[in-house]
Amino acid sequence: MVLNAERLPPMLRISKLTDYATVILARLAEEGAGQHTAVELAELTGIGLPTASKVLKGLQRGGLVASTRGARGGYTLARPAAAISAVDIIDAVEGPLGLTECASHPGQCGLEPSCRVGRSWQRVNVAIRRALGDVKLTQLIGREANAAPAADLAVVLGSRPGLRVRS
Amino acid sequence: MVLNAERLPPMLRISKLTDYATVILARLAEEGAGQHTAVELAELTGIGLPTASKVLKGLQRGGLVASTRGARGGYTLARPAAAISAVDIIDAVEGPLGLTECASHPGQCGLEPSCRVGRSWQRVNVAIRRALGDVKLTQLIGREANAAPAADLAVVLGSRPGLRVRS
DNA sequence: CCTAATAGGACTAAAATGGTCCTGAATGCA
DNA sequence: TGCATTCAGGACCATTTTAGTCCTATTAGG
Ligand code: FES
Ligand code: FES
Repeated sequence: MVLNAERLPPMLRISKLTDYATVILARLAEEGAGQHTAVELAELTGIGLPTASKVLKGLQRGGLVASTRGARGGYTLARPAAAISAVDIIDAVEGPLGLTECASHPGQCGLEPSCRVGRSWQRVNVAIRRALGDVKLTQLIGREANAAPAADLAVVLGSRPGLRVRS
Repeated sequence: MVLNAERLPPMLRISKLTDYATVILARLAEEGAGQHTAVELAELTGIGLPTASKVLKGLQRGGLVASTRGARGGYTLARPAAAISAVDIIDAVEGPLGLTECASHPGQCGLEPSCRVGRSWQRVNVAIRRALGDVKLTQLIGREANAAPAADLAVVLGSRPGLRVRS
């Protein structure tokens, strides 16, 4: 599909940084864990300080952690762990990861008329994001075996007009 | 989590090559489309010949297309389009993409005892793969608005012993 | 044999990733 | 006020991946 799309962010990706972020968030989510400095978090998690710091910055831009600067500053969860989802984490750390490459800027791909494949992958991606949005930090950490409904990929894919995906 | 894992394949990834593969498979899946040479497919899809060729090779290694060589050779779908799933395509093109990095070779990550986060991401990944396995080529192409059940991420995540995911 | 076609892999250029570091700005405290 | 602490924001670099090209077998027809 791509062929001549300009530089666009890749699709769904879960990489090391996201991993780190989850570990750090896990620490912050621990009971009674108030404020922690980047240094503390780095030591607690075993992640290198500069890297931990970078991750933390991403998380703060993404609005997942709140920060106080200056002496006695540090980081806290911006919202309760149950209100932080897997997509939130991924988006915060890896940037607003795009959909299919030629789908973001329609009209760029020369094959667009003859092919509906790109659109399909995009739907898949959206479905995955939706499902990932139902996975909360509490679940990633281990507590709370709650079960929220996830999007059904196949259904989303086969969506004819009128067929709705249950939210 | 990673910290000192040796070079392992990344997690779930859907990139350009996969895109190309889908377009090519779509052509091969067209009614009455028997054998096509790499050159034909390249022209039909607008993908560069060398690249198309590379993709085709991957698909053949993955067992998604059957090839005949020599004069009058070419490629065909190895199985009906309805029996080819999205994971099949991804795996074939991008190699057997791994799970979480530190989960593949257990014991490598120093944080393993204190953290169960990695395991969670792994479950997420497995769930996504499962869901992707229910998405068939026919659906990616556009026909067949069939709906097979997809795995429920949140349920998989919260799996305590005894809680089963509906297949 | 000679040609058409795939198989396999070496190789390259470009981009993303992971990681480090520096400079600046806020906050609290003596 | 001055100073130490701690985050914000980037610039920057090394390494790995990716996408893409090309070259050399190998296989099959005619
Ligand atoms: S090739 Fe870009 S839309 Fe299908
Ligand atoms: S850090 Fe490797 S298992 Fe959690």
